This record gives sequence, C-alpha cells and structure tokens, in this order.
Amino acid sequence: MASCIGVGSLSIGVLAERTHMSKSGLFAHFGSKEELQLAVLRESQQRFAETVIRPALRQARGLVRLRTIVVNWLDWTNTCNLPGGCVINAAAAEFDDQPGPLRDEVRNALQALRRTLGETVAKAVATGELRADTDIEQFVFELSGIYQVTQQSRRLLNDPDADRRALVAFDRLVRDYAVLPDKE
Amino acid sequence: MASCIGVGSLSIGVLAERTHMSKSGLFAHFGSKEELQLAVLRESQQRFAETVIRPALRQARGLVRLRTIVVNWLDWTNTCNLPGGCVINAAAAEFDDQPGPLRDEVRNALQALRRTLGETVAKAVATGELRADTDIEQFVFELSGIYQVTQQSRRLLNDPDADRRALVAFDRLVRDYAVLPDKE
DNA sequence: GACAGGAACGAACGATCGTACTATAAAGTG
DNA sequence: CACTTTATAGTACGATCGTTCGTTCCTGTC
Repeated sequence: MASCIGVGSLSIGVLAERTHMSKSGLFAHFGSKEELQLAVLRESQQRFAETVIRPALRQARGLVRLRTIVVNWLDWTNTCNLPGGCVINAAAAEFDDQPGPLRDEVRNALQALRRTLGETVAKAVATGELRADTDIEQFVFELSGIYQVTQQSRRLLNDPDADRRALVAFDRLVRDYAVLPDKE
Repeated sequence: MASCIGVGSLSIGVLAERTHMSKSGLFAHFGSKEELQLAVLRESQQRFAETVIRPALRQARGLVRLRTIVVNWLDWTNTCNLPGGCVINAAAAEFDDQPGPLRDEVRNALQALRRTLGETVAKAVATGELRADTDIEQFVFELSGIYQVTQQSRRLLNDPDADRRALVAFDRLVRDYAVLPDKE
C-alpha cells in the first residue's frame, strides 16, 4: 500500500479495512501514525537488504559482486512484490523538505545504502579491477542516478528498454573506471 | 507549497489561508482539487521552459547549448525559488502508480522534456561534436539520471558536492560519446 | 439608471482523518 | 485458581478534507 500511494498517504482507516481489523485495534500496535510510517520504512529497508544485498555476498568480491547487486537492485521491487516501486525512494522525494523523524529515517537508509555500495566498489578497486584512483563516491553517485532514472522510465514512462539502458549505463561506468588492459 | 509538501498534499483550506482568501473564493477558480493540481503542474512546466530551455536557445547549437541546459537545469529550483525542489519530478514519484489525469500530465511533461533534450543532443551529433552513432535516447536517459541523483543528494543527503559531481558525470558522458580527436 | 458578469465570501454538508477512552476476551504467569 | 498482560473491538471526539449553495460587492455595458 505504501508502495502505491506513498508512505505519507497511508491512512489508518483504510489500512484497518484492508487487514480486516478495527481502526483502534490496529492503531494500538503503533501508538501513532508516524510510528506506523517509520515501521513501514524500517520493514522496507530490511527487505531490501535481504533481497538485494545479502544474496550478492555469495558472489566473489569485486566487479562480479557489484554487478550482482545492480541486477538485484534493478528489479527488487518485482521480487518483493512492491507494485508501486521502491518505498524508500518514493519517500525520499516526498520528505526531502519536511524535517522530522521520517525524513531522518529515509536519509539514514539512503546513506547506509550508499555506504554499502561504496564498500563494494572499494573491493573492486582492491582486486585491481577498478583503477586505484577511482573516486568511489562519484561512482556510487552515478550508480544511484542510474537506478532512479530506471525506475522513472519503467514506471512512469513505460519504457520497455529501461533495464537494458540501465545495464548499458552501468557497463559504461565500469569501463571508464576499469584498469586498462596492457597497452603497448 | 507544492514544491515543499507535494502536489498530492495540497489542501485548498491551507492554500486559501496562505493567500488570504476564503476557501470557496479560491475553489471557484478551479472547480475541483484535481484541476488545481493540474494547474500547478502546468504552471511548473511553463516556468521550467522559461528558465531552463529558453535562455539556452541563445547559445550556439551543439555541446555548448547542451551544457547550458544542464547547468540551468541543475539549479533551476533555486532560480525559480522552489524551496522544495522540482514539482514535476516529485510528482513523478508520487503518481507513477496512480492512473488518472495527474499521472498523464506528469508523464507528458517528462516525455516532452526528454524529447527536447534528445533534439539538443541530436544537434550536437549534427555539428560533429558527438559521434554519429550516438544512442540519443541512451544519452538522455543517463542525463536524466544525473539530474535525479543530484536532486536527491543535495536535498536529502545535504551533499555539498552534488553539483560538482553532476558536472563530472556529465563531462564523462560527453567524453564517451565525443568524436575522438585525430589519433595516430 | 437598469442590468449582467465575475469575483469573493460565509456557512454548512458529509466524509474521513488521527487519536483517546473504555470494554472484552484470550493468553500467559505465579 | 487469581492475576497481569496483550490483542482486538467499539465508540466517540475534534479537526480537516473537498464541495455546494446562496449572497454580496465590484465593474462594466447598454
């Protein structure tokens, strides 16, 4: 539900209806609407880690693992059956100018994600696959952009090529930072 | 107001209060909340064209003009005094799964933007600055990603380097598609 | 001076919002 | 068994929501 209409538009009344509970019965589990919203964000964050990150840790560190994360990332909303797309990402656009616990939660989630991505990229540097002078934050920055535009292209513009374009962009990113094969 | 809290959370009551009008007086200008929201989207779209695109048309076609658009684009929310960021972009995330006139409007606006960007890139191909086999849609796709991640980095993560990183990414994009200088 | 049009207003509507109280029934604990 | 805890339900509250209606006031126009 949060995925479709946004965390901010969650309504306790409608939510109670869909779960076949009374408003007050459901309400008692959270104590306030804000706590419910926070719970949704935390749940979403955890599912993301389970779906996108954890399976990729079985891959060898370096570019292989990084690419696995990207592939998992690109369609994790399908895997997790989130018909309205990534909850956190939508919440990021929704709360970016509304100070409070919700904004803080989203901010922390995205920072944690960027940190994780950064560490993965750093390992690809350590393995010698990416250049030693790779600007890791820049790399993660661009990677995040690829994800966001893919979501928008797929969900809003119905672009059937979105996933393919995302991988093209990713490959270009990797190629530009890759250690050159021995030349001359 | 739409910039800060989102087009979906606009409330006629609050809006009337801020404009020192009565609810009914303001309401009469639109006839429904949805019409008001559409009016906000159209207004935003027009300001975007005036602020970002039109000034850039005075630049020579090709990469110079494209870069001008990108620079204008990156801080047009400052120029237009939109404290909460781009209204259309926020609405894109908000309505991408809620069919209706609002979604259609956002969708058309973004498609029009991508078309405009595509034409600008095509001219840079025509001037011989970008390679003839440049995948224009791919180029615009990646450019849109740079914009989105810049917004998120700046607004939510308070990254002071966001604009610089955006230009680094843009330059990398251009370099990869640029016609190579005569070699060997 | 009569009249028309449009803009704004105040009051009220039914609906829904989040939240607070109280009650009931089940489950767990000594 | 007595007792506490927990989950759910029921009811009601004040506030706000979008919307409607009738009225007033201003501005032209004939």
